[in-house]
Amino acid sequence: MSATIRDVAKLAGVSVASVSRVLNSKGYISTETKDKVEEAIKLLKYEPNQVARSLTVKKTKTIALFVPDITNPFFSTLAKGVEEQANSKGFTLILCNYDESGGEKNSHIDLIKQKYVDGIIFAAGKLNPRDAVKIKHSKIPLVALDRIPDMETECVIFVDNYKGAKMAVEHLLDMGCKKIGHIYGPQEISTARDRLLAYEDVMRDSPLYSPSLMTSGDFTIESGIEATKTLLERHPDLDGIFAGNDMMAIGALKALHRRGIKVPEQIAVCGFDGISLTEVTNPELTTVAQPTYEIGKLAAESLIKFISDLYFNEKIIKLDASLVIRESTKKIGVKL
Amino acid sequence: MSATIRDVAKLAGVSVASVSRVLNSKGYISTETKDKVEEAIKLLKYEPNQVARSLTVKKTKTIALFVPDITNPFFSTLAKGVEEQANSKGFTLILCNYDESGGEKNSHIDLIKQKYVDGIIFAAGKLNPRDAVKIKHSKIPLVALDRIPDMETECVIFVDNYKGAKMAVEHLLDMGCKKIGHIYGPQEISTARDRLLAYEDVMRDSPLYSPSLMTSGDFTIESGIEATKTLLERHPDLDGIFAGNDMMAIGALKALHRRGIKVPEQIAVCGFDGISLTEVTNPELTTVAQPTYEIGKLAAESLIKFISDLYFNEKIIKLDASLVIRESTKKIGVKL
DNA sequence: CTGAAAGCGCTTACAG
DNA sequence: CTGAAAGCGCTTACAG
Repeated sequence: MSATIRDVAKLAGVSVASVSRVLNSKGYISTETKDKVEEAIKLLKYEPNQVARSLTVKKTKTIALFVPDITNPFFSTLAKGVEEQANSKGFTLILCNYDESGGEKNSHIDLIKQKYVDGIIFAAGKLNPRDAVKIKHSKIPLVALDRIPDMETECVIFVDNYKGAKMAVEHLLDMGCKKIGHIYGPQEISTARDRLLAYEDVMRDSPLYSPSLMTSGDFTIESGIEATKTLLERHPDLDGIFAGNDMMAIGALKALHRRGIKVPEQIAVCGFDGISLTEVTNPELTTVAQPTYEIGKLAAESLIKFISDLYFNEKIIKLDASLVIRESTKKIGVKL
Repeated sequence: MSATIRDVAKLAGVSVASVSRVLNSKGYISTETKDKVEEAIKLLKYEPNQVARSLTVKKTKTIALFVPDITNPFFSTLAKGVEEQANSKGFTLILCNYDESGGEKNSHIDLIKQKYVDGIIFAAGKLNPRDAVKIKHSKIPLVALDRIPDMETECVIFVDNYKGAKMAVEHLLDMGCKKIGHIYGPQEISTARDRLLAYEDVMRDSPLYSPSLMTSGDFTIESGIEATKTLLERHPDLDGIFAGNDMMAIGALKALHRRGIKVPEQIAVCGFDGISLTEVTNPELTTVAQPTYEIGKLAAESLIKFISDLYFNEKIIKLDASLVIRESTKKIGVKL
């Protein structure tokens, strides 16, 4: 079919070793034979076969990204950052929608191990123990977004969720909210835990505080709607909601609107993540914004650096989230 | 490092050929040696090396998905469908964010060809001519979402965009709209063309029709906002907007809200795609819904069928879109 | 600076 | 039903 390295060697009148040398610009080579080889390559439109190459070098120029739900804008934005960075370095991206619920699935880890994937970016939050063992055993380099328990990683990229959440809750208090509910995400996920923790730490000493002000969601819009209903039943006098992510905050907005409750006049709402949708809701949503696209780029960059160059060891990269104040928390009569 | 097929053969006391036979359940094998091999596999925790296998069979159990923007919920939903179906068949998914604008990039096609990717699902709308030639030359099986000009595909999955758009515009007329604007997507993309065409065909004979009722967007929220502003400047008496997709319709909602224009009372708005966000906007958005997740599954299923079994040839699969009527078009006093 | 040869870990005719 | 051997298309010591 297409030309192989032998064809090139034959046409150029050199050995395959020499062709390989110019292909990889590695080892000594005279400019003369280099020229001959390059011409032959052009003539034959030769393209090296990555699979053959991979078999001997055990690298594939491929990385895998694990997300819990590509449908959540936070993760699709992240994926875009990862993909574009990877592509610019000549890498290819395998997308793994790592959703541990139901369905007869093949283990992504198994599929990936057998394919010599060079590295993994893990952004799925929770990792089941069986897969954790497999990854550890496989020695595949891993960059994690937020810490993974019991897991050694080459690098973790880390946004201070505690600090971000604290800013959010304090902001709600500043705006005059007295009774603030929290919709928290799955507690196996460290970011969800940190956000909850910050909420509790800020609110604990507040006069109207009660544990029943916290209720669970699963980071989807739908769960935000349900959680908000629950919160309203428990506390008809609620005047603020801090949602564990933007999708649930959007759900809260929806639920409140359905009941005719005005945001922010009656209840102020704040999200977390900073997905672009928060700019188009009505009212626009106050949120703790993460530099999501940049995180994706950075994760890919770090992983690729590590893969190509073992000297790299920036173990922990910490980024800041920032509070973006919009209509959904601007209570009338309160001055900032 | 990990066990190879030779290790298994040695331990089982058979040849590698026999091991290969049980691995692939192909060719004759006695139950006796089969048992021995299987035990050896278990003992050694042997996992076949896909890369080595790929080198000889020229297949990798990998497919690639091309989307123009993974950040658009339509495409992330599609991607989820593709990924889950692929995974369930033991395939792995390469994500290609095929955005032809700027940046120094590597050609996704080149990267993929060299890796023996088994097939492509093309959902990026437009394909640049150079890449089209490469794909054609590479003979990689291709499933397209909507037709690609000058391209032979194994299968095209096709939603009747013309019909869907026609339903949308007629619905707006039924609701009493007289002056309906259209925000159209990039005209290199066939779906955007079909939707525009339907709009024109329905509106052309309408008394208030004018070509200036059509204005362009690029399928993003931001462009929907801008286009709506343009439309309002040209036609202050506008009473309906049909947007070429949901993201632009969400932008329209936003722009109208900013100007204090009531939807649907003053202007009715209808989108296209049926992304889940249309259920949570305020007002909820009327849209022409495509079975997006299912399209993804179907595309992956068809491609994999084709890859594994050359008899498959369902060239064209046509699906229907359905009008989902919600608040954004329910003008007061109009009965359905 | 260059080439012959072994090897990466499989599959696949071909004999038997 | 089974095994020896060639081959997939590269890279990499090793000699020279």
